[in-house]
Amino acid sequence: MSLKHAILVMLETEPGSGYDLMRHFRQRLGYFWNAKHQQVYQQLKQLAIDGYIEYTLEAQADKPDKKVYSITPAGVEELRQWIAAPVAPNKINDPLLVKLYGGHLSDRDNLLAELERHIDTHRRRLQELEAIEQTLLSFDKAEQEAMKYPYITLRRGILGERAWLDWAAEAQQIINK
Amino acid sequence: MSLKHAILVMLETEPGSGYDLMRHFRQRLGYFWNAKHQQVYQQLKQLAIDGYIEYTLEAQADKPDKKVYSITPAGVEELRQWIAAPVAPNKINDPLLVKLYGGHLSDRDNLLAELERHIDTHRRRLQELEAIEQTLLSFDKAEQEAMKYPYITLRRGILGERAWLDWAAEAQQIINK
DNA sequence: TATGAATATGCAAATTGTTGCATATTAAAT
DNA sequence: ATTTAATATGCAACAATTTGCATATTCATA
Repeated sequence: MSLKHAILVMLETEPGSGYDLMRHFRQRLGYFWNAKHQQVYQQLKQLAIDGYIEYTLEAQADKPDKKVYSITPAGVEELRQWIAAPVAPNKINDPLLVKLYGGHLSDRDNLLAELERHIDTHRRRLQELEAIEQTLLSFDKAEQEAMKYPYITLRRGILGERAWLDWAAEAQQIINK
Repeated sequence: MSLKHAILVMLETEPGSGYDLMRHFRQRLGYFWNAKHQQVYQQLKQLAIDGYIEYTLEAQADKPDKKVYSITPAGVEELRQWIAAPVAPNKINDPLLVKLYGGHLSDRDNLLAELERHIDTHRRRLQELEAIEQTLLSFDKAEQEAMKYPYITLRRGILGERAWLDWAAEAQQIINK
């Protein structure tokens, strides 16, 4: 289970609320981590019980109150150890490919429409990631050095999305052929 | 839940046992579907109860007996409907990227060693997929046409692995820099 | 002035997936 | 002769994830 560590690694960068973390997952880290808000709030609760994080309540003038979590030294140590240990390669379960594998049971137009919907999503995603990259590249040397590791993961997102789109174009051609 | 449909789509191509399906997942479809044997056997049981598949017991001279499952008309219909309905884009949770995101908490050698391990896995995977592709390309026109949709998913595997390796090479450079 | 979107958090139930344990046969290797 | 690998299936407990429900505020829009 690494939702726990995904949360810790984000809080290690910067304290934040469950809602902040969710925004991060949705808007920035979606290409490598996804979770529902219920799961995030549950984990935050548990991580606080385990002493890996702690929180302060913050009243806000214009918005509902929020719990701002930050990582504890015990949390940093836990994270450090997890990062040092080997991890199994990422498990992939992709329903779209299951569908395409059985494409002969559907009709061409349906498959192409479905593919088109997915292409839209991935195109938007790629644009977002490239925009983030442009921002990072506008930073000065010191800031870029500080963002080195997140940048590596961002590149994975970008190369991954481009490869996905290249494949989708191939897939369209084969289906139409 | 699409493990159910991943199993149905395989049985629609060809009847097989739980063990056969597992071999498929491990050796051929690992780039788009993964499952443990316990889960596969459970699902097979449930799918049989639901009437989507049925089985015959086959005694084998040299090996333990096996249950050979095949899809029923109800199963094909269920699969057809599932394929026709839109599906949400694939959810990605990649622990390796979580690790790299927090790379500043580890040391360079550890990160590079970890990356090397993953590169080995992906390289092997790519070679296997390219070998399968060569086999498919040696088939005659009619057979290739019949394998059109599985071939599209195979291409996803190949392009995906190549992109992964390209990224890994970039990552090594950035870490070493 | 209602309606929806964004912010903010959470419980409970159900489903899905993993881990640990268990068994039995045959072929090949040591 | 014994061990290991491959074949073949399964239960039970536990962990992780999803779905459904629930609440409350503020801002912008219709």
